[in-house]
Amino acid sequence: MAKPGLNRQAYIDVAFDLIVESGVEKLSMRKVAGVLNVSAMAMYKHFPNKDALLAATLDEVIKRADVYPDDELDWPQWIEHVARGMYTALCEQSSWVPLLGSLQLGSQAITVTQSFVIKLNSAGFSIEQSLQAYFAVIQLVIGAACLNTSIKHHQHNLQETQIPEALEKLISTDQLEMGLPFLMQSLKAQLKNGAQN
Amino acid sequence: MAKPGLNRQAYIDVAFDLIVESGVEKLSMRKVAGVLNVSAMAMYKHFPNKDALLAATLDEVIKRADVYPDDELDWPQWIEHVARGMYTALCEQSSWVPLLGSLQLGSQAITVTQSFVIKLNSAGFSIEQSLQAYFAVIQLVIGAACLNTSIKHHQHNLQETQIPEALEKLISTDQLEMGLPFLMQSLKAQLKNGAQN
DNA sequence: ACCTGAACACCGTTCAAGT
DNA sequence: ACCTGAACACCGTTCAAGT
Repeated sequence: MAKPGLNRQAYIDVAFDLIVESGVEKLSMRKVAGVLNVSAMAMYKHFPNKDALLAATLDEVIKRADVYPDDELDWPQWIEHVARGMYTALCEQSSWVPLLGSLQLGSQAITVTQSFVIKLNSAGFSIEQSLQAYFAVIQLVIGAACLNTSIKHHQHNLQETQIPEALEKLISTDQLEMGLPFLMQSLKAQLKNGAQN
Repeated sequence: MAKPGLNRQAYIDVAFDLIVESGVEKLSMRKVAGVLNVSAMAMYKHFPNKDALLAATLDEVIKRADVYPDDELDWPQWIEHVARGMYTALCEQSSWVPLLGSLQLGSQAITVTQSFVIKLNSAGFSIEQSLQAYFAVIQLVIGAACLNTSIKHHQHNLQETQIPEALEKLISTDQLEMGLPFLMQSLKAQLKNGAQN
């Protein structure tokens, strides 16, 4: 098999596909190399180690998720759209969730940060407020995706306790709805109170 | 070396210590067995696989974190104390963070859930509201711990962008302060508005 | 310069064999 | 009933050797 344009991106694309198929935990350097008919060691010319490959692939996931909504939305809708896009992408590729705390973030993640801050800043929030809101949204999205992944087990265990069937409704609810409304409400109040923060 | 009381808990205790020393990612069945002078396969009488050992050890972490505050605190202080206890424990043993989305939750996690719901319910929240607040708090704690773990890299990358030095202040800030105040504010408003939710 | 295969030092887990 | 050691099928990564 010819390998003329066998560059960095080729490895990332293969890693992406393999992870979609089987999850991050099943990916190995040998498998990626095998798909491209290359020795495993050839990859070390492009990535210093496996984590570097994973970080680059995560950046590709963020890029392809393409979470940016229409710019004509007002800021609350804009935030909710971005948060939901991230949450949906993470739930679809939930095998990434365990790694979010340990992988480096790449250029795509930074692009999202910048867009978010610019949008909120032009809506009347200060830079500090915008950044804080961004971090809060990211925390909620990660936490929601994390709970979404592990919730079935929790459900199983909780049903043997005294907590009533109210739980059932909540568990089938979209996890993002657990925390995001609280945040949106507070942000609206913050904006109304003006610049005194 | 004698091994008379070599029960389930002995393996958990050793795993706990090894993880405190070197992190979850370095733990192996062989190492735990080695410390106890037992063959690696002896553990499979107590745990069906490595994940079961990790889940049991995580439950031990939650148990030892002992997040329950004085019961005489009012509910906002009580929540903040529990959230901070969880967050502190997770940051101290941050190698657990990547696994929070994939491990089963054990009996200790359920105990925390129950205490939380009981406390908020007796403060005037409905069971549904209490559970939703609990999930929101857990999401924030996990998300904050996750960001706290990866933030140094993010900081490094962000400094090459146009986002100004306001970021510096926020990054050195306690991550829990990013989202928890928003939640507390909304919960207080919810309680004032009474039972119409 | 680039790629390779063998090798090192590990893994989790299976399984037949011991007592 | 319990434990063992050898073995299987993998890992990430190093490194000397090829072209």
